[in-house]
Amino acid sequence: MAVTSAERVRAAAVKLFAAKGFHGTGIRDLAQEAELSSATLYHYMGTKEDLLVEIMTTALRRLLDAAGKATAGTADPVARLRTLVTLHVLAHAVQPGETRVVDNEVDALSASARARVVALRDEYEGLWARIIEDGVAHGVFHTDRPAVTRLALLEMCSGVARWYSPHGPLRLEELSTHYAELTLRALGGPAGTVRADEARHCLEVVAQVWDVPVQPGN
Amino acid sequence: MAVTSAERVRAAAVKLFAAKGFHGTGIRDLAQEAELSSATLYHYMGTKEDLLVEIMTTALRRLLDAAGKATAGTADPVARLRTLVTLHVLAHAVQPGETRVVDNEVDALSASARARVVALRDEYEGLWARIIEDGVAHGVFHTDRPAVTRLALLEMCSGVARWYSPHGPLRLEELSTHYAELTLRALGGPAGTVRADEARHCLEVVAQVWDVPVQPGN
Amino acid sequence: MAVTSAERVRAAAVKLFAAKGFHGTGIRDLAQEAELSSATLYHYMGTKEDLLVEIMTTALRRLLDAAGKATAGTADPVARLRTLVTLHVLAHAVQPGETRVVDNEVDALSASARARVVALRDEYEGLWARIIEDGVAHGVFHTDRPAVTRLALLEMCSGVARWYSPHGPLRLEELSTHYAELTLRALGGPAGTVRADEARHCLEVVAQVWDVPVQPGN
Amino acid sequence: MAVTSAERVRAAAVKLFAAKGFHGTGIRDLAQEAELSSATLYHYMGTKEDLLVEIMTTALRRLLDAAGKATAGTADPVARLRTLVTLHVLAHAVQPGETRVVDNEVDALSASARARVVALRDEYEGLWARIIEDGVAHGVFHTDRPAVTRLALLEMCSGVARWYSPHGPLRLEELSTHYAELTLRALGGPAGTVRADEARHCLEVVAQVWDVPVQPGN
DNA sequence: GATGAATGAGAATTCATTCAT
DNA sequence: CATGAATGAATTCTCATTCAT
Repeated sequence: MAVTSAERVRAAAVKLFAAKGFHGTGIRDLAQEAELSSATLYHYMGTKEDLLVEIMTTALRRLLDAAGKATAGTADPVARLRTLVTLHVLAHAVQPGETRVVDNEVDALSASARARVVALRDEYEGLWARIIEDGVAHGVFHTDRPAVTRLALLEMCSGVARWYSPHGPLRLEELSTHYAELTLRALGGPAGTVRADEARHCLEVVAQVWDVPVQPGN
Repeated sequence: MAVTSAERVRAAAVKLFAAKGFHGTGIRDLAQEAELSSATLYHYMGTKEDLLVEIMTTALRRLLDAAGKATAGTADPVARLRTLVTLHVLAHAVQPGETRVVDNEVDALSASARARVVALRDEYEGLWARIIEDGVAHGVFHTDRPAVTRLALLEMCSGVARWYSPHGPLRLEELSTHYAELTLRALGGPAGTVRADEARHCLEVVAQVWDVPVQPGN
Repeated sequence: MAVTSAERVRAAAVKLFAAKGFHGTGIRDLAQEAELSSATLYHYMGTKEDLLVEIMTTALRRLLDAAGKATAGTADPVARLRTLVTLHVLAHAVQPGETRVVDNEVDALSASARARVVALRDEYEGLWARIIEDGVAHGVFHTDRPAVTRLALLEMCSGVARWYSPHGPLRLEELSTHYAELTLRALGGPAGTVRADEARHCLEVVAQVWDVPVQPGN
Repeated sequence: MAVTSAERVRAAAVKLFAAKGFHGTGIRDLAQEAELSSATLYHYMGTKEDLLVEIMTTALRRLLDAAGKATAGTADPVARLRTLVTLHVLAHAVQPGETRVVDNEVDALSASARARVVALRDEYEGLWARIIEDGVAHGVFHTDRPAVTRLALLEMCSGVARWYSPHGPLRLEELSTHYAELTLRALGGPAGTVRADEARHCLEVVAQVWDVPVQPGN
């Protein structure tokens, strides 16, 4: 139950890298946030960049893992996309720190680390690409530029991490439902088919993969 | 016609702030990129932050200016939104440096500068808000969360600056047309109404406001 | 018979101080070399400097001890010098670590420790001085600057620790015999008188004082 | 005539690296010795290691240069060796800082820098090797281990930098003459042939190559 | 006897910025 | 207009050492 120092270091890094950027965050800032001396920090991390890499790869692996779990057993492209969007939005809403770091700090990585991170990101985006192409092939999505559409929708959904607050009036289920609806419309898919239980299912997956309690009412 | 040193400094800052972030860019990087000594830089700028503020406010003022010029004389909410999206996408495609800096470096600003920049950004987003609400009021757009939808669409359209390349196969008109279509669909508006001449008109406005030559074929 | 942790610490220090210098060797390097945690090191040593002082004083005491043992019972200055050189060269060849530390790291000592170490070194060099002066007085050595000659010969003989390898083609007896011959020549002494049994005798002394097995064939 | 900051940095480094070793000398020590701030130091150097490399390579190039100049025009192996020893000893006596750094800090270099420095050192030692072998071939030197003898003599002569002081009673010419005599004796060469004008000639070469005034009486 | 955790001090190096020339 | 020289403050990271367990 106790929060270990290692966890505090990681949490501090996620928070500050998300808020001020990798280069905008100093070792002293991390130490202060983690309530450790800056020398002690180095018991729990390699370099500052190692910490960034760990955060990014973990976040992307979780996203991949969660996406796999959430869509498992669903074949219908429409349902699969709804699930993917829902999961993506919920992950970004519940874990805005991690996801913002992934989305914004790729440029801060050294070449070799960037290659590894980008490979993971490409793998994740591949899930989107396949489902969209599937839907187009099945005639349920309509877009003459699937790749452009995919990028547009991904940016749209990731943006949630920049503004959503659990303390605002919008509940997580409403949020994710809304984005699923927007996405289906943009793809010319069957709108109005979004179902609340999909949000709940994805929320459970998020809670499990990120090991975070998710309040039922939220 | 010759490029002045002051312009070189600004161009260097836009390029590097966009590529590596404000905190990731050093004065010496700027000097090297501008082909000046770091001391000479200070003939053409105040502090590093002043340079950032100038870039951001200029970019936002241009966006506001261009949006005003492009939508002038149009009353129909659907046409106005199409124009706004088209302009936004074209600006982000043609000036990805400026726009990425605006979108990503707000956190690097000091409190007072941030307030000024955010005010400008809010003013710009207000244009979107008003048009969307207008369209909803007129029954041409359908969304039960106009504010959320606005944020989603803005993120989607701004994302263009992260990936679009004029050297790729996608021409600027196709790009902006595609995004206009996506936006109208997402809003439940009358899809299929996007017209090519709107793209051309917005492109002219962009060329004029940013004082940039835009190749007709692109 | 098992190697104790204390011995491993000392051996690690000798090896690393010799190879990388006192200031170039970190506590963590020592710990790794000794296969102990850095905290555990401190069960077997005082400060890092204490360790250095211990190594240096032990090495010098052994050299003094060995020199005394090897020359005991010999009165002839020529034979005494041959023995001293032989012993010195063998000690530096067999224990290059210790001797390099003594020769190179005096500057790393604090003032008080340096005084103690230098006193021991002076005592040892006094042995050389007395024998050389003795030989000059007896008319068997010829040099008009005995002190300079002594320094020159000491440096020459100590240099062995910098390059001799037991894995090379040169056997210990050949090595020490060669240096004894060089020394006698430089002193204008009776060359060609070096005898192999002196080398064997000194080798036994070295083996005993340093408690090291010395392969007979080497 | 004025001493530039760059020269002060170099002189400080030579002095402190020689006195306390590379790892024992901090950037702050250098700054204090050079009477500059530690940040200003970096106007005149790359890294601390770059400074070390520059000192070592310059010193070795000068030694090579001086050896070439001093022995030019002399064919007799005995005279050539006398000259080489004289030059070596004088260089070590007049420039003890540089030469001690070269002799003691090779281990502080990174692998690639070490390779370059060692190559220069090997080139210089090659001069000694060739002359000794020459003399042996001509029957004027007698040693059955020329390589070992060369190492022994080099160490002997380099040792001068560790103890010689121009403020002591020993004049430079006496010093170098003495070492030349020792060397010839050790090699079984024609002793008693050392001439004072060789010392003066070498002193001039040293004064020229190192651009240092050498007091005639010293 | 052994060690993970912890740290204040210090390491080398870079920072944005100023100023005399 | 331009810049080499200069620097105090800050950077990331390592140091030798201690101590509770």
